[in-house]
Amino acid sequence: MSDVGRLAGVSHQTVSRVINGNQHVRPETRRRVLAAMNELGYRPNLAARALATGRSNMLGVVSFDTTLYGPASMLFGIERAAHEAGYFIIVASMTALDRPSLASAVERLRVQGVDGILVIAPLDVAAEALRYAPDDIPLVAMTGGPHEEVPVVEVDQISGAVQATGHLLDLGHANVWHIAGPPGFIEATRRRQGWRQTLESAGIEPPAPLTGDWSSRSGYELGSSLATDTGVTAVFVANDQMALGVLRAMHEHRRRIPADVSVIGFDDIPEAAYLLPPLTTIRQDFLELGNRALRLMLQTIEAGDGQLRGSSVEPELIVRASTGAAPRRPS
Amino acid sequence: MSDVGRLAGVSHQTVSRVINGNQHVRPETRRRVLAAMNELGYRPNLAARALATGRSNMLGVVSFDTTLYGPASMLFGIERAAHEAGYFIIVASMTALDRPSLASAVERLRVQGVDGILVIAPLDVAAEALRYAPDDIPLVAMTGGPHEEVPVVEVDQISGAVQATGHLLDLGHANVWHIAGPPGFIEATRRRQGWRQTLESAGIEPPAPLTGDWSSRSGYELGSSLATDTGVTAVFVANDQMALGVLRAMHEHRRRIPADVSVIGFDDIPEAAYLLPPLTTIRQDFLELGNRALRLMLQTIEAGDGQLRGSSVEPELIVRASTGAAPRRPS
DNA sequence: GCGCATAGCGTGAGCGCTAACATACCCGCT
DNA sequence: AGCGGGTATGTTAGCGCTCACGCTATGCGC
Repeated sequence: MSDVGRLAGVSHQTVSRVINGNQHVRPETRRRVLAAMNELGYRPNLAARALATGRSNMLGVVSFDTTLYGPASMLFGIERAAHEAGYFIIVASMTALDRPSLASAVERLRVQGVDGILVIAPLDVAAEALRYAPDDIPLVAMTGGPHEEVPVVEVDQISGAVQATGHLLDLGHANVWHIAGPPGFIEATRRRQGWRQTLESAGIEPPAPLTGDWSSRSGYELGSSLATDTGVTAVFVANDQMALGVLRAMHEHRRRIPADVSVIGFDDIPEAAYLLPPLTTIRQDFLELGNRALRLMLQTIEAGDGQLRGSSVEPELIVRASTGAAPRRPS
Repeated sequence: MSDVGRLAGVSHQTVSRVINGNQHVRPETRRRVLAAMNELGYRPNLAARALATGRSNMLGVVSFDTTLYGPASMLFGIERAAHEAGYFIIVASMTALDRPSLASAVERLRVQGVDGILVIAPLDVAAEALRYAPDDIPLVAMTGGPHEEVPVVEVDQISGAVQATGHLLDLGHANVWHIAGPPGFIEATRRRQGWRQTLESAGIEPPAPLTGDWSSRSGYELGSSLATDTGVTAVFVANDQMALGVLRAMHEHRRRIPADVSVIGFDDIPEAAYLLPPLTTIRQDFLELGNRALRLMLQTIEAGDGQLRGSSVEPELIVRASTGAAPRRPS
């Protein structure tokens, strides 16, 4: 930096001013400094700046499996928004789905000196762990239920499940079966809740839900057991991957979709519209979620506004060909 | 740090030695320092260390769309491996698919002080841009064709395409159509090459390939046009998403799979086994790819071994139900 | 003419750490 | 006893930057 200053005939401090867009620099001087920087191929050292200012312009994201469509999309949304705002994203993935793992990921990020941490870990334990989170660093959770300690940005899962179940009921189905996500996942729980409460308020006794693990494979296996029961005419599956497995299972058991049984998924993965048949599902706008989370984070950091509440994004019912009117009762 | 030293009754330097695992510290002293660190809740400042050592223990990853299965998996593989090795990953995504965008992503990472950069950008322009890459920072490309400047870790695309096309030929198909990936993508080009050369060396004149954009939607559209031609009995689709669209298109045109037409994809996405019918495809081990890239990077950094060659991972043919014997010629 | 503000720049200290050297001490050897 | 050579520790000087000042020149009002 002082080399640049020397070449431009100014002090290193003036160079710093130019870099940071300080107003009190003559245009002519600025020009000279810029030229010198260019000539010398000068690149500021952000580590030094971080040391001097105590701020790193880095944001941490802790997540579990970024191979999944949802997390991957959120991460992507965050990264894009961060980039625009001049921040860098550093990822720390959890090695296991438990609390120590979350704590260690957060700790690693703090050591790195991030200015804030976004948590993509839709787990009960994660939400729980966040209660005891350090309060000297801004935290934003993507999903995790509203609680006092940490602002949360999320898609309204209950609403989505209510829409899905209601859609099936509107179609004339007498009951709606449910293939839920694995225990421990907040979203799985919420969707199950939404499904249950919709049935109950319609005066219907909900059948016992089945529990999958989000994978197509588990959807296929669980779907196979549902397919053998001809009483089943409508299934609300907690995500699209599992729904896809259900589609195959039904097909193999000669249960036509949607003539014999209606299937609805959740997420609206890009492939959903091209499955056989095209899958009716609940769309979650993950990118928007990432965006909002980042904006919330930035407000917290820059405005220092500690008391920001999270926000909730409405999911949207996308009707395609996998749901239809209930078959007439073989009375 | 000196606070810790004071509490433990040593100098800050000894604390530093303890942190860095220096051998020349008495066990008793080490114990006291550790206790002091614990009591004070001391957290080292990595920015300061980076400033002092000139190394940041951060690796940059530049990628395009991490929403896609392939890139997401590679990123995940890299992150996991990096974590184990004690490195952090910082992502910079390209805003567009061109050279300036790549250059700016690389530049941003360098400013951040990363120790090395991994490039997940399977584009011609990216590969091209890498030729003029800065040589004062280790670079590893994930796919991009072997060239002298930058070590490359990749899946052998040609081999995959040859396996796919050969599989179809072995099944007795007289010809194999191809739905290729978009122009500019190295992998699209390679797969097209492998397909073409397999046909040619079998003495078959390759039909004009169609060009999609990797999406299910484009697969569906292109598949529809192929479906109307009853001469088409075998299609090699450049990725699974598009193949899935083709499956739907064929179904809608009452072309049975695999009785009337065989379809093979590429990637082996987790859903592939649960499509209708289960998709025959070429598996790419993205996680392994990420792993290898990271190990290569670490060797380059730590051994300072500038002359490391990249490596190539063999893809694997996964035969499922979407391919079968050619229908008898309606002669 | 003076005081006073402000623009435009420079100086010095210090962020928290490590590298290199300096020092104190203990051991075994001649 | 004296000396070399290791081991355990302290001291000092930066790494490249920003922050809090301080200084000078200029403009303006009275």
